[in-house]
Amino acid sequence: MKARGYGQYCGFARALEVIGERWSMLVIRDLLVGPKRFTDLHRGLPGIPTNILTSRLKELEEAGIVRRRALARPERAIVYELTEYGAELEDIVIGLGRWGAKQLGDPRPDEVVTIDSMITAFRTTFQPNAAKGIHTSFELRMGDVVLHIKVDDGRIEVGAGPLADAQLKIEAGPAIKALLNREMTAVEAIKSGAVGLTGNKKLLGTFVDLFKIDPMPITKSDARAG
Amino acid sequence: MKARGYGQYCGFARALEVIGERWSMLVIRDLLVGPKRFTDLHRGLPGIPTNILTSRLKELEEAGIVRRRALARPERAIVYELTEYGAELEDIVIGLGRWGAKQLGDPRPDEVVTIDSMITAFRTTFQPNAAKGIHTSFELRMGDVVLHIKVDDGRIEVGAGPLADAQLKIEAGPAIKALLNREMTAVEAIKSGAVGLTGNKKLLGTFVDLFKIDPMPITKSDARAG
DNA sequence: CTGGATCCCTCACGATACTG
DNA sequence: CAGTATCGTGAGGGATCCAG
Repeated sequence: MKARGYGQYCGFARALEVIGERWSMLVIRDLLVGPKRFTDLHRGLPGIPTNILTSRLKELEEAGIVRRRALARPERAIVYELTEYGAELEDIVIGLGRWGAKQLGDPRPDEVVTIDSMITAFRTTFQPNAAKGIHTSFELRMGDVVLHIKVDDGRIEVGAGPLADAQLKIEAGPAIKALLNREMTAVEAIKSGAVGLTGNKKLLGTFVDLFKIDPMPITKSDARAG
Repeated sequence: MKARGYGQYCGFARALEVIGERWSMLVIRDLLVGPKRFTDLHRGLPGIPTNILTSRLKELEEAGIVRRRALARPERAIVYELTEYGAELEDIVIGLGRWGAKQLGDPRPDEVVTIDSMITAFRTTFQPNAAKGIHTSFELRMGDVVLHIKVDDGRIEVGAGPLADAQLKIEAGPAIKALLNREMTAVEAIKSGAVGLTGNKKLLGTFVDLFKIDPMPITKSDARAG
């Protein structure tokens, strides 16, 4: 259970020793959405072996990042949740997600979309400035992943599951990414049928304004010093 | 050279696939300080095998994070530097370093201090608000690591090497951490001889104000719901 | 059914030596 | 200086099994 160290007395290196192991930060990403049981985590992390998940949870617990809590009687179960210290990683996860989204191409054949990754994605790409004075709500469906978004004057709440009285319900596939990174406009998406809408269709423009994936910066060509 | 994936179509997962491998983020940390040659990187990453460093650099280059550049003639050599996209990780590295520093205990027996990790550490712990209107400069020596800091009204520049006309020169061991996390006051440090000073000794108080490691948050005891 | 523990196999990593 | 080559080890992957 010994975390391999980097041999450096350095806060950054220490951080990597604790959360830099494979899968660790994905566990944290999912726990940032909310407390979860072992099985929920296992479902949300496609391909992680149970022994690895056990190891990671134990390491994170020993490092004071995750707390293991036994639920009360009706449904006696064990949930894992972030400690205060673990929850401080939220900005890091958001920032890394925003950075990584810029290089998102098309989904690879074997890649899936999980509910927690989508919730994180919308928190990540949210543009608070564009939400000033906006009060509305959305429901999104991508395959069998369903989530809802409530916008409340510069703040949002993103959660799992449907929202019956959402002002606009959006059903989309990969087109959702094309909207967020401005490869496709709201009008084009509607005309092409890439997204299906129910409710106040004009709100799709608002939706697009609220979430954005920034473009990859231009890598200046090599300064081939002669 | 295939990076193992996580099987999720998610910006955050994609980020981890590219920079989540062992050693990758430490390479980035050192390159954030400035372009470096292979040998410099190797020296700054104690224990990394050369083939692993080669692999990491190649992966980072293919991902558009690092650029390999051949220097001009006088000293024909190859340097590695961050692309614009790679440099965008600065805030992430700073944030993770700040987070990890909170759990820094005493140095382990085999841990070393490198120049780039120290430069990053001071950038990480810098408190811009405390530097308003301050104009001064420091030189720090910890063992054979020497760096300098110039403070210029809310901004700093941290660099490697000595600074002849620094207003205060500080020589210290692990006491430097005790100062940053407020385990020790400037007065105590001077009286106990934990730090050696040359120059305007009163500036040690200013120095302590400028850099800070925040405390670990209190983990609230289990809410043992009955 | 949840919440893991145990097994085996593979490949990435680590140490060392060597080359253009 | 800037890497390649070789080889051993141990963490990760995958399946199965077990206790409450």
